[in-house]
Amino acid sequence: MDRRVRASQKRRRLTAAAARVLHGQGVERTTLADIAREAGVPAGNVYYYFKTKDELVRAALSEHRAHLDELTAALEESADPRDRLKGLVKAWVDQRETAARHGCPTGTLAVELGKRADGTLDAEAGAVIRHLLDWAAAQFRALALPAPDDLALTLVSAYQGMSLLANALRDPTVMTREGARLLRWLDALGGPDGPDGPGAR
Amino acid sequence: MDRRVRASQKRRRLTAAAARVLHGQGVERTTLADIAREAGVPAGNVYYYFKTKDELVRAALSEHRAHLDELTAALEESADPRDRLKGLVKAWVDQRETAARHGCPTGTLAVELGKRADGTLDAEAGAVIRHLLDWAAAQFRALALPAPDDLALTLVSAYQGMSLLANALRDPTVMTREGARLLRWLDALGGPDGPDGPGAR
Amino acid sequence: MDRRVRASQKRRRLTAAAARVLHGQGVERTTLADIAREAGVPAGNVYYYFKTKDELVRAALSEHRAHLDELTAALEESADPRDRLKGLVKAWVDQRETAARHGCPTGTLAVELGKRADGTLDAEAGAVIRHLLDWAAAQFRALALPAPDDLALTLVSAYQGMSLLANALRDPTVMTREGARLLRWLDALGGPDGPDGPGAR
Amino acid sequence: MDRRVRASQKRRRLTAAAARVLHGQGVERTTLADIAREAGVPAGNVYYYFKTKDELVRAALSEHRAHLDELTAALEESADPRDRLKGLVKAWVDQRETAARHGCPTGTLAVELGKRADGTLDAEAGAVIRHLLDWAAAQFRALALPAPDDLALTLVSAYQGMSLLANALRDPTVMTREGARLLRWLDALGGPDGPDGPGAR
DNA sequence: TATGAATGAGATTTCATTCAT
DNA sequence: CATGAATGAAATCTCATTCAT
Repeated sequence: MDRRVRASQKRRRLTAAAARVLHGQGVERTTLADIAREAGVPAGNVYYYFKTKDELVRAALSEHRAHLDELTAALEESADPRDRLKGLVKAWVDQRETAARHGCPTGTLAVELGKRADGTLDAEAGAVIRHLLDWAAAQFRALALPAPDDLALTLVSAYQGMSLLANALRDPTVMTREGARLLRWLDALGGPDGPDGPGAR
Repeated sequence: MDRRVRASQKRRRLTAAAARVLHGQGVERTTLADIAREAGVPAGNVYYYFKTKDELVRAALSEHRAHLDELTAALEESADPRDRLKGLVKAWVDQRETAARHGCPTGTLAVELGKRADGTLDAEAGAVIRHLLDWAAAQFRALALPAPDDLALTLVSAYQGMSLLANALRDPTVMTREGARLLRWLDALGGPDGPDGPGAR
Repeated sequence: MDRRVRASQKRRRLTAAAARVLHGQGVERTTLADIAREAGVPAGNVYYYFKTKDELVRAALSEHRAHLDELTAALEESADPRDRLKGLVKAWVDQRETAARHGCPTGTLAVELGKRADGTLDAEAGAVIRHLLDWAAAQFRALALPAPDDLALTLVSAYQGMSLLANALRDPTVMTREGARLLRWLDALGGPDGPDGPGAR
Repeated sequence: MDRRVRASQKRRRLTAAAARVLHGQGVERTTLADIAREAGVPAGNVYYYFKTKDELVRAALSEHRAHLDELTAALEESADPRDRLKGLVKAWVDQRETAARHGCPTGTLAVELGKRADGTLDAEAGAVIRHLLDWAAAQFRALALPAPDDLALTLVSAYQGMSLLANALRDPTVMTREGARLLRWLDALGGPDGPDGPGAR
């Protein structure tokens, strides 16, 4: 295995480690040494792959976005957009233990980055969330529902809200309860009662 | 005005400054000097009132809880619990600019504190959120709706979700759009279609 | 009770508290607040009785010297100087638990003060020890023993040594064992074997 | 000379500097900057080698113990245990100027560390002293004297006592006088009067 | 590339001492 | 006299980043 390959493996290990540790400990409480240790890379070496700590944060964000892309790609195996959306909700509920411990990786990262004075990285966290919004809107649009963007907003908003509460209350059942409601909502959408959002009526 | 009075004023000034600055910059990026400056107090003096930085965070949390109590007290001037809840949603929407800039004070604090290994303060952030849940549940119960706790969870979860998204996307209209939906939902709740709760159909 | 009396009581309380706390925690690890608390005096008030922390240390030293004077006065009720010296040793052994916990009050104070660059207070600690040396020498002289100053040095040195070891090893039996030896030595002194010091032959 | 070698040299320089400065100024009055300056190392760099100040204290203690081991190793060139013990006493007397200025390095360290509430490091100071006790006891045992542990206690105790007094009185002749007595005592031990040990009779 | 070592800026915290009433 | 409040200097410790090999 030549240098080039080993190097890109190390980069990948560092990226994955950054995603894990930053999710668990938050950006500000994570040191480069933490990430290096988790990746099994000597601390001084990190700078050959990432010039600054912020670049590691960026890499973690792209890792989360990649996970998201994998998930949506898998969901697209279903032909029915409604099934895709329900699959998304089920995937969220499956992650309930992680959510209760650390919240949504992207959402909590967005919160931390939003506190920065210089608005550099927070835009990138927002972009990952917008990516999810866009995907959800596309599904709602495929269902020929009105205001698909608003429906997407409602869905993703509910996800971020339930993740935050599960985390703040350290209670994974928050995910289960809200998840069940979202599934009912998705099933009812476009039915006789009109498309007014979750729990409409 | 004697020493005693001035002193407790200073304590209050510090608490208010802590709440403001911690909301704006986050816990980890805020130094004691930041809070002292905002309060107009010499840095060394802060420790006369708060023995550690964590105590300032605690004070900020209690400040947020006090704000919440003020708000709910004002809402209780309405006799109708439904109006109270709608008033709550309107208050959230009124704060849309702040939410877009910094998110929900308590929610973002909970996210940051949740990243700590030592789980002391995050419980207190969770308690403030639970306080809001309890108040909302009481209103739903007064409306004789079934599963008032779940309804409260849905409502507060929606608030945290829309605040997080408004903040991550730097877009206050998220608050407006989701707020409008929540108002329609509250109006419809317990309506002609039976008391099935949110997401019914 | 008039002000004057109350004031001097407070001064005495502070002095006693200083002696106690400085012995237990050492000079450098003791704050004025510690002493004020122990004395039941408000912190800001201490400065009316002692202008600096060093003056409190000085007061503690004089307290220890006063204790020493009380002890020697009591010992002088014995007519026989040898009994007086043996009484002194017995008093030391009686304090074995304190010695194991905190060492000799004056000795440990002298060690700490000896570390100061400016040789101000260490001389005063030395003076208390010299006072004990002088008293012991007087007893040896009264016994018509040769080189009473050396005998005193041996005795006091043994005391400081056994206190330090009892403290360092956290073992009060050091006091018991060495104390027993010193008693045998005092008994033997001036006997047929000559006055060559403790354990001579 | 490569990095690795220079680094361990620096560590050694820091350890030696810590031993020197802590002996001279005491633990509490010594700052990390003092030690860094003495070692010719930038202050921020100290933490690369020692994570806390306490670790520097620990290193200083091990340095003192190493000195002690060197000394006893040299003494063991004498075949006669009595000569070894007399050599020890002579070494102490040779250090009289240092003792008068700063006391025994290990003894004064033990005193300071004994004042701490948290009893972690003081045990290590005690261990160094116990190490000396053990060595001395082994010599007395080799001389077939009864109660060698008590004899060792007497000897080491005398050393700590005379060091403390020399320091407190700023008088190196204390070491000379007590040292001479100890030499006579060692010579007489186990002599014509029977093996009753120190204080016999 | 790789890596242990180095660095310095900055954060939290402590406390003797002084002030104002 | 009394006292809560105030202050600033200094100490420990952390860490992102850079250096030298």
